[in-house]
Amino acid sequence: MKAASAIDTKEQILNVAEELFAEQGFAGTSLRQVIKQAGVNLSAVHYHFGSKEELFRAVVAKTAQPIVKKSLEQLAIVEAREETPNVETILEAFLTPSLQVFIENGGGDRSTNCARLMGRCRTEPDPIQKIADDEFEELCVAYLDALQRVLPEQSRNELDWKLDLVVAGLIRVLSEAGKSNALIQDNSPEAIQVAIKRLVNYFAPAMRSH
Amino acid sequence: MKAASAIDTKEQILNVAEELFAEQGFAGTSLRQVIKQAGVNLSAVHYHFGSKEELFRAVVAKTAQPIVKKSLEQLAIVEAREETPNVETILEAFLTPSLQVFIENGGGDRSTNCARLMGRCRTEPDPIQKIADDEFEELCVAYLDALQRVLPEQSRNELDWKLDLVVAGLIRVLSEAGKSNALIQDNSPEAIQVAIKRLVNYFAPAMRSH
DNA sequence: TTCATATTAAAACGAACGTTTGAACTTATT
DNA sequence: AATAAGTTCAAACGTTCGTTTTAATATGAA
Repeated sequence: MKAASAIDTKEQILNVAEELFAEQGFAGTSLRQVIKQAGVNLSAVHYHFGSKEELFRAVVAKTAQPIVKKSLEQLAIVEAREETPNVETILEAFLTPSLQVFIENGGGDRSTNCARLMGRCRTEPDPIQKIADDEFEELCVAYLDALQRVLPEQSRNELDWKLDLVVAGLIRVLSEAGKSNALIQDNSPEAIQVAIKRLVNYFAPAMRSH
Repeated sequence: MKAASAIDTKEQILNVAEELFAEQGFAGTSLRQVIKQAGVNLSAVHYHFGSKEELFRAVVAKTAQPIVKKSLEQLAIVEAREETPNVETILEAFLTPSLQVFIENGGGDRSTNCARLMGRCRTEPDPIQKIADDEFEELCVAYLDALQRVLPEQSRNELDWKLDLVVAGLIRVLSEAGKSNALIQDNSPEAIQVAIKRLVNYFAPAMRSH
């Protein structure tokens, strides 16, 4: 009973909403902006998603889940390969999927929006903030566990805020990509590899610090 | 011809606006929220500031300027004391004023709001973002110059995004202050001193990385 | 075809938005 | 006391907001 155009409508809304929420935030984006740019009817939003907040939740889930999935897979691969990987290896596993997605999205606005959206979630008031926190909680716990094994002399509390600053840096680097003096200037695979290396070298000694 | 209550009204608006803009962002905060919490008339906002955007500009200036001023003074002191200070010394000078202000504001919501407001400015769309960028540009240039002298083997571009990540980390640490697992748990001078030391130790090797 | 279901469409809802207006009130100076 | 400037106030402006309603259209199963 599902028309093909219904899928298109729903996906169109999701794509446009991702872009506008990232650029203007939750409160700064109106549903009328979304439906105008998506070329659909206003009622379609409530029909497919129920409310503005649930649309936002769907956008965050759509954006976060691929990254969370890949990051957990990367960690599993690393931990299967080596008994006790070092900090650099774990950080590389943590950062790579996000930058991979950056390339897959073409490196333009579509790519930076993904990061800007996450950055926004971390500053927006509840209940918006909690939406993203929930999506990433499993990921953070898994990597904190891994880091705990590599850096047993550090408390969980310490590792927690330190990894939080890695996330802040990652989001910032991706959000600023393309701007002058940014770490990422273009989306070539080579440039991304260099960026990963630089970020690993930046944050690995930071994670080890006391 | 200036009544005492006029000053109170203007300051009241500024204080409440700082709090609400920090918590809810520019678009998410209405002038009616502000005047209600400030206990003043709606027209007072336009009488004293002209528009919502100019009120935001005034709030950012009021928040940023003391920190910028102190940070530049700290850098001058450090550079007068030593011919070539090390990275740790420069970072300490960079971080200390922000954390000092944190104590001065009492360490509660009033303190975290200051940082949250800056964090918001960095994700908000133009022209909001540019308002804060302009306030901090002189500060960033001065510290980049200082870092350039200490780390001459690194390009300006490199130092630029690395210091940008320090700022992102500083804002994040202050924004999260008080939460469980945050670096800053209370606003005692001792706790702040420890936090500065931890942050310096975290970011100094990161700044030196390749 | 017929019927029920899924989807789209247009119009309207009340509420809240930033801003403007013009009168009332306060204050300092004559 | 009179005057003028500074400041506050209540009310209204037109617009936009998220959401709801009701009807029309398209689609798949019988």
